[in-house]
Amino acid sequence: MESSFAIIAEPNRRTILSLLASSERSVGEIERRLRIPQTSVSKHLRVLREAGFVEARVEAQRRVYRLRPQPLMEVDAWLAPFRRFWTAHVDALERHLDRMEQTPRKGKKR
Amino acid sequence: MESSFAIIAEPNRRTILSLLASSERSVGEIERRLRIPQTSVSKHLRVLREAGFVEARVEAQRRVYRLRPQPLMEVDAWLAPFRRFWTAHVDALERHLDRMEQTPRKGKKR
DNA sequence: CAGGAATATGAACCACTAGGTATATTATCA
DNA sequence: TGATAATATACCTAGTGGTTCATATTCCTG
Repeated sequence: MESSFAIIAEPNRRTILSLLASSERSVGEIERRLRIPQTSVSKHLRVLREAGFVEARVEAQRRVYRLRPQPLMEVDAWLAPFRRFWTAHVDALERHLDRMEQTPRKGKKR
Repeated sequence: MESSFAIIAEPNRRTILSLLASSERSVGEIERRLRIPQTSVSKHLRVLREAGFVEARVEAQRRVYRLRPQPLMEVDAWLAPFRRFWTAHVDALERHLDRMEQTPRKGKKR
């Protein structure tokens, strides 16, 4: 599980990160939102913590988790070279979709 | 292997995508760069193709692969909300460092 | 048409990891 | 102090995905 990419391959972990993007939350809050067992939440949080995606602050018996920027920044950095590529293609795509729009349905394999 | 995130969790696949970002390539070319067996390359390409990351053009016995933008655009879209977050952090960090800067060690103020 | 190059597919094997269950740890409060 | 709340950890299992080896397919060239 070294890479940041492997970490965010898991859907529940992505949801947790999205939750924390709006504000920090305790384990219990996350559990209620995700509707998965607490032990599962704790395990995902452990993975996220060890990979540097989140950090925890202790508050009585609670642990309040918050986001850390670095790992996602790295993912973003990896994406950078591709952005150049697809902005060039957006025009072509739009033209294509426009054509689909005005041409009734048909099916084909690519 | 539904999600685009799972697809790019694999390091060889990321390398393939990066290769194709600069220009389209045949399977053989990719094989020589990655230095992994041809069957492995073909399988990764299959995964990438079925997930819409790449498409192939047939050229005699060769298949020349090229990038398609959509799946990576979606990944990029998922990242968008987080960017807001970490630029804020960088600012805070910079302000912090600025303060450090103008306050010499041992706490003497101007 | 035979032989070889380029690529794809299939099967067997192995490693890893997410999920579940049970339990441990830590802190609060009555 | 004992009970309870909040969270973490250990262990096991099932499923999945990557690698390797063998083989199939397709196309070119002599």
